Amino acid sequence: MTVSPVGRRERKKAATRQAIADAALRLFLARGYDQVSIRDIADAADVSTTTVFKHFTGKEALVFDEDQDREAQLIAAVAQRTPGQSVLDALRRYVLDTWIRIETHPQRAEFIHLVDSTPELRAYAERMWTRHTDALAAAIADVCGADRDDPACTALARYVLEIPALARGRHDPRAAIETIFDILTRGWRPPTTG
Amino acid sequence: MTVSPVGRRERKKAATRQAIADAALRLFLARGYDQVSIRDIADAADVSTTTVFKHFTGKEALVFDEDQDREAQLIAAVAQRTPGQSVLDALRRYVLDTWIRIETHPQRAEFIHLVDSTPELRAYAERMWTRHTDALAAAIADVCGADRDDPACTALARYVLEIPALARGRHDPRAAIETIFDILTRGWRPPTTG
DNA sequence: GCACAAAAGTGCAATGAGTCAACTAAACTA
DNA sequence: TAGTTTAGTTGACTCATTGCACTTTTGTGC
Repeated sequence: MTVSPVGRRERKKAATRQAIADAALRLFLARGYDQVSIRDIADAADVSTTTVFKHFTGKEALVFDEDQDREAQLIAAVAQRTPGQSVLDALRRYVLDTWIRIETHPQRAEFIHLVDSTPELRAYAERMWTRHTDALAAAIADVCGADRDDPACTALARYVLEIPALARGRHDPRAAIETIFDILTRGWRPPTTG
Repeated sequence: MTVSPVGRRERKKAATRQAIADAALRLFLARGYDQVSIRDIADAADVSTTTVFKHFTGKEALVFDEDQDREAQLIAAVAQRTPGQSVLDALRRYVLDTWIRIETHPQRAEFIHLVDSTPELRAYAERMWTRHTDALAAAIADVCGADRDDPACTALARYVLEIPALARGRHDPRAAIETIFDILTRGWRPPTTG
């Protein structure tokens, strides 16, 4: 007989996880990623170091706690696009609407600086995206009736997932994203300098 | 008065480095990357573990010893392309002529298998390429008279450097590369299934 | 309410990568 | 030959990460 939709156990587990993630982010932002050890985080969250690894796969994962189900969203953006809309336009819309909104949120500024200034985290963040290459490629291929490992679909998937890394840190990320989607839509040509 | 173009000291240093790299590759191929410790390699090369780290920045770097001056080659391919040839065609030619030849060399088969079957090494190999994004982007921008951080040039550079990762492990890498360059040249379109 | 299984968390020891500082010895320089 | 680099050594150290045996808490069936 559970008091709430989820049992106390699961709530406590989630609370512990959250406490660890919060402590980690707080310490990372205060001191910098490299100056904080797992031990520090465990102490701050009042758990043992082994508990930290029961909740997170590694040190980098502590930084990217929230980002879940991106893969599902991406695939939905392709599969459930409005009729008549091209795959590329659907992806363009998704990236501009979802992605930009998150990354340019002023409260994220210091978080983004943390990631940008730590090579280890930058690499991890990129892998977080590109890890979904095959899934997104399969979704695109399904929509086109192509093989699930069709090279063109795989390339497009990878190139779209690469966009966050390419737009990061630009003064006008929105314009950069539009430019990149124009390349993917019409091909690359030397930028007009005038 | 040196007996040879370089002094004995430098030759010995190079020999030690080579001995370490050789021992590492031999052990990695024999037992697998994870089953070999730095200690094992140091012992096999008859040096101390600290000496290994004086020559190589980390464990992954032991695998990719040779690959140097790729950056210079890439930039040369763009800057010194035959007159009238577009930047994209020059890159296409370079990728097809140089990379393919290296990557499909039969003697490289077991090496490639080692890299492919070790996530850590796959990630490292990708970063080896994308690390040159800014340099290649600058070269492209120079040729076009654009800003060195022009988004379109940066995107093209990154997308070209991503090609090895996209073509890796395909039955027909050459066709995949052509397909990808077609995307970059003319834009992406749903692959024809017929 | 009680006994028992499952899961959360702890403590501890171990491995393995990578760093650091003080030292030795070979190799260059004058 | 004396003095200076510099490659390499030694050993101790930090830190992430894993495995194992153990305790505590929670959920479950009775």
